[in-house]
Amino acid sequence: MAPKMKTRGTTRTLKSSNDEETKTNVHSEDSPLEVGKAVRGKRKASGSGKTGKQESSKAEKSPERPQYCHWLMKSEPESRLENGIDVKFGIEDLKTLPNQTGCWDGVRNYQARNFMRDMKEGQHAFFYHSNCKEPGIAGIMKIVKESYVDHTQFDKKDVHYDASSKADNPKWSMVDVQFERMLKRFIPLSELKKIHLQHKAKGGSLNGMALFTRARLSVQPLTSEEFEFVLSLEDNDPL
DNA sequence: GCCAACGTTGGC
DNA sequence: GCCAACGTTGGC
Repeated sequence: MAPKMKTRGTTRTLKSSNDEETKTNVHSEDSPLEVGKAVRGKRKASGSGKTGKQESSKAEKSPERPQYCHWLMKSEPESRLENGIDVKFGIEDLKTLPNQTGCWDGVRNYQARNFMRDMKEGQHAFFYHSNCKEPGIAGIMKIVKESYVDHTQFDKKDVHYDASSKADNPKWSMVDVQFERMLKRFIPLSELKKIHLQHKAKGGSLNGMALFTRARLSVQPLTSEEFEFVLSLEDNDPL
């Protein structure tokens, strides 16, 4: 999800200074390369930004995560009720916010959250429309505030309220994103999938794209090569 | 609306 | 720590 929105699921969270999860489980935080699983979650962005704080800190526990500098974030552009609340948040909704900026709250999946924690100010992310008539990449946004605590985890009225998260050790984080531009044309999932299959067979940039290898992850990294390749599609005719 | 894929929970 | 049951994501 994206900004203010809620999306279905995912969760993201932030953390900051605190802890990271110490748990051992699998889920968690960590892993540098993340292996696998996916996440869900989407998010939403809500309005602005000023609020947050940043977190930072703690150590990052897992030392070496590969560093990515391009991202893809999913959100649902069509109305859907979750606990009676509409989680719709498409790119047009982001444009509408003050300064065209919102916080990507609601991510409730550790892997997705960890990727948000890796995001740096100034990096770019694709705004992906999910769970809708025409899934695909609609536009580009910029990370304008690095990860800080997602306040919605403490809000009982919020769809993504998390009773297990304590104020002194918040589980979930979010970032602020600002609309940058629409793609010159919408790049549908179906087209990306065809290319991915070709590249998988014969080699090519989209060979291992997370959108297909980790389909349920709502916040995912792209290599620079993947990002540039997708961007190049804007100038081509639809497949 | 279906359902495959996969993350999470919780008993043991 | 294993793993079955359950819940969620999200394409179709």
